Amino acid sequence: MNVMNASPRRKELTRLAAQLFVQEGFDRTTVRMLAQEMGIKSGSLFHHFKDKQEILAAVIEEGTHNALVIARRALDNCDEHPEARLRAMARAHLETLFTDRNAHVVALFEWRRLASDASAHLSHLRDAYEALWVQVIDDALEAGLIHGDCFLVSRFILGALNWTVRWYDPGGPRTPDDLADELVAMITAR
Amino acid sequence: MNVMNASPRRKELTRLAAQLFVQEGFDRTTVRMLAQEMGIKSGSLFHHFKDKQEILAAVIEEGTHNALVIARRALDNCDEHPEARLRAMARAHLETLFTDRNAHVVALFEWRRLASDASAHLSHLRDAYEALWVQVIDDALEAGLIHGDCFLVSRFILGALNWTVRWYDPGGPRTPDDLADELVAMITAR
DNA sequence: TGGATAACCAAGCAAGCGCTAGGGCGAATG
DNA sequence: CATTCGCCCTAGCGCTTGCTTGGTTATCCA
Repeated sequence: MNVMNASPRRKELTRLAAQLFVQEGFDRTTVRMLAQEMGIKSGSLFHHFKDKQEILAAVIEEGTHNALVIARRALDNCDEHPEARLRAMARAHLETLFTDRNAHVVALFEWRRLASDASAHLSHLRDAYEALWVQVIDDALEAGLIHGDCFLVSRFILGALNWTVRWYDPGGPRTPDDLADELVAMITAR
Repeated sequence: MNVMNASPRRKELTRLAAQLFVQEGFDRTTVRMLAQEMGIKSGSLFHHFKDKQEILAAVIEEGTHNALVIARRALDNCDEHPEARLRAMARAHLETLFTDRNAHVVALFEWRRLASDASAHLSHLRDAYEALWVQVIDDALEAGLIHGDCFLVSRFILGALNWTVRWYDPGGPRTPDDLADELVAMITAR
């Protein structure tokens, strides 16, 4: 499954690529910019990655994988109250967006740039992550904590969370956890 | 204020450009693709627009302007109940995203690609649009319809709405109005 | 000690990019 | 009737792009 990030060197390069992709966007990031950031020449890049697409695929796999792992850990480490679990998921989501700020952002905002074969190969990771959300939201609905259609609710919540990337200032007074808590409070207020 | 889209021909070209920008993204859309879609040669494009940046600016101005006009009209045509006004804004927002599906989407998702001078020139339009939202949300907060911080609530709502572009299928069973109503119901449920 | 291997570089190619120069042509205008 | 004007074309320039080729090291293990 995870053939992609074998060597530690490649993993480090993937991390740097993620950073640049967030700053500039995938299309505007040239292989020469990537190489310079990595301290090598542009040709050397293709010793580690078959082409530019594969760099993107590696970053997105990393980002989605991280999000999945962190969300699972968050669910394991919280009690069974539907509201606590909802809050844990929201916090975990923002944690992957802002503390390890890069790979998951790329996964969310540059998914369209994936070639269709890579997209097909990675979609199961994304599906597994979204399945976590669906389950947590289903429980919250059943407990009467929130109201509406599960599919729509999950899309709305993820939309609100993902869009934070566009406006949130990590230097400001609010922490990512504050945001998560406020969102959960907003949709569970009675 | 609106020096940008003078001639009707240019307005039509702007409409076509918006369509391509949504499909492909600004960076991946070449001037040759734009020209072909418009039925002219690539060189002829620069009779209407100074450069590619100006096409983007024209599209974004169009999209933001439309959103502002439609939102104002929606507010004029609904009663004064805070919930009705909230629903009207959400419906108007999705209307500009999905019925005239292009220019506003570009304004939201390609704003970063604007050169700083164009961005500065257009930001007042965006600010005016967001001011409408802030006012409507403030009223809803005061009426006790929703709870939380006005700034955060508006960001969350707009995030949830904007993200629909990524998953909503216009061919499906739900109308954009359905989405808007469900979102409002979700955050006002007691 | 010798051969494989991983990591890199120098040089550059073919294709595509945004954009320009200079001219043609029919409709509107004086 | 002459001139302007809006709209378009042909041709191509200069540059950047992703990527390739062929070769050089340093490291590691048999």
